[in-house]
Amino acid sequence: MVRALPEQPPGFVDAVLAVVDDIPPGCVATYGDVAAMLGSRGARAVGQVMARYGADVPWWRVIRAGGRPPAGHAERARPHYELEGTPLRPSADDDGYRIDLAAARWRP
DNA sequence: CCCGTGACATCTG
DNA sequence: ACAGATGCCACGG
Repeated sequence: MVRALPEQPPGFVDAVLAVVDDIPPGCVATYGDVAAMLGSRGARAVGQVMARYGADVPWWRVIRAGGRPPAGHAERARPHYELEGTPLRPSADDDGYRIDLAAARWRP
């Protein structure tokens, strides 16, 4: 399909929320990856959207580079990964665990 | 229109 | 491997 022109230029916020909502269970994507899907490199901008509007989307499926969970939310995201069967890996970090990006990274 | 902010990424020493 | 510094992007005031 040719969507040469978006019917309605969606705000960056809506675009990010749409991508995150598209991530299937058991998979994850990094902030940089999400930004890249939108054609931008604003990984921080994605984090801003998540912090403000990520309450209604599977925010735990969006992680940082290196397979680390969102800063300050590792404890909250952990049960979600175990529930969805996301491949985790032990870590000596304060988070206590790390996500196996090689196996869980979402590939469209 | 300019500045500060933020659930980041990447490079260098 | 670790810590610090710099770059990037979008949004609100």
